[in-house]
Amino acid sequence: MVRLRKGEFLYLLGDPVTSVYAIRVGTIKTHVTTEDGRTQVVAFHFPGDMVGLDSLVRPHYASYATALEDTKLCLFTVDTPYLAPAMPAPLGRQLLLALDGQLQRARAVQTMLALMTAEERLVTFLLWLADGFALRGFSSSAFVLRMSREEIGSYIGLTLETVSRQFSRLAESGWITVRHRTITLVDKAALRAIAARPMILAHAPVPRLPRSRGESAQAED
Amino acid sequence: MVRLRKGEFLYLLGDPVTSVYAIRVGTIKTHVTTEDGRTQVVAFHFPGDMVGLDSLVRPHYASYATALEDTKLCLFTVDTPYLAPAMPAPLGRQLLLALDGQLQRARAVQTMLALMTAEERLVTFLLWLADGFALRGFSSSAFVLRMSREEIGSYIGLTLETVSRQFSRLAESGWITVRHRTITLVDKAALRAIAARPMILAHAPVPRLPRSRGESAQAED
DNA sequence: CGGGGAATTGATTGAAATCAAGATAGGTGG
DNA sequence: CCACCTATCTTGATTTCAATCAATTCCCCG
Repeated sequence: MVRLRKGEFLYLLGDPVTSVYAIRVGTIKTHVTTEDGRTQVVAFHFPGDMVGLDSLVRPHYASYATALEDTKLCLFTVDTPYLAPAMPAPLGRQLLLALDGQLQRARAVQTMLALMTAEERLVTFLLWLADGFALRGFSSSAFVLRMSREEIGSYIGLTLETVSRQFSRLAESGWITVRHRTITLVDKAALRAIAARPMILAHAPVPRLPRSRGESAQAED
Repeated sequence: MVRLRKGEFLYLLGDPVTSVYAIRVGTIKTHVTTEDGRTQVVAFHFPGDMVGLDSLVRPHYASYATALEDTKLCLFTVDTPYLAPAMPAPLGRQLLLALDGQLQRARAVQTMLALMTAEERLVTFLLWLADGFALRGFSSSAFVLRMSREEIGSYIGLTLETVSRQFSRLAESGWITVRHRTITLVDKAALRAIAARPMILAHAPVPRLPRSRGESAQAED
């Protein structure tokens, strides 16, 4: 069991990987830093999430992990130095699933950053949070942000001022209410409409495109 | 063995996952489409790369895969419907490694999109390509792009016009030469300086930050 | 209750998107 | 084999969205 206070590091980039963690209570951000001192939040992790998985197959952590609030974690020691030859199959499967989940999320962020406006990004972020809270049995329409405007901005590729402005505009439009870090999603339907860009996560409705199919080429010539 | 001609699909988003592929010759892009018709290139895949891995633990493909040129692939049929209970351990480890590689790359793209200017993004992209060619034993300083300006732009979050302009500016500066899709990296040192933002990939030099460490908090209170 | 980091809001700048022509090349059919 | 034709790419003019610079204001914490 590991306890961290707000602002403390769970691990540093470059540290030898000794364990993975599961969050019991609290919130963790994983982040990297550029030479010129700017920070990029790579992911936020909430209770139930695993932290450090993305570094499990490598000798050194690929990011920093910092507590956004007082946090308790379960520690899983990795005895086999960075996941040596064998591994129990069921565990392997769980690992695979978790890793896949992180990949899908990273790709969703990738599309968000490449295609969306500031407003769409913030709305998407809020809906992701809401979905996460819903999964954990909390209210998905009223919650308290554990991260600062700056950290949100870092995650979704905006400055803190732009994040703040977008919050204000969404509130003016009546879609949400904002009081500091306390957020209420008033009209989730409207929000979903704003962010209506199919995320790759979806088991999507297979929009068939005009071009020819690969499957048909499978037969040898 | 699967053969695809330029523009043909290997699989579509939403298709049931039946196999994964290894590229023998050619290039594949995986991509998603937004409701308003815009396309986002998620990844480029070159000879030796696996395609479809990111969908292996799910029942349906999470993206489209399209050949950028005539392409041959080895097919690995997934008999166990989407990776059921068990799996030979060594294979599992390979899978884990490959998946981890994709995650690291996705995160690198994520930071690129969030923090970099147009010029830095294009240079970073070119250096990634160069590194990839070097790994495969090809020239890392002169190569032919298999993808259009539009596809590059989609991948790195820019319009095709901006990509074109940045190519021109880099050429004017003398760092590269451009003739259509034939690119020469003239001054790789200068290019690396431009793109000098530590990617999370690196086994980085562990810059210790001021705050307290988590490790010390590991002891129970 | 006071101090200080966090957030809001405003004014201005700037980088990339968008709109709009042309130029180049590669593929195709005569 | 050549010439057209259409994709792709380049370049230019203008607009726009978000970044930057700059004060206040608001709470949260001590």
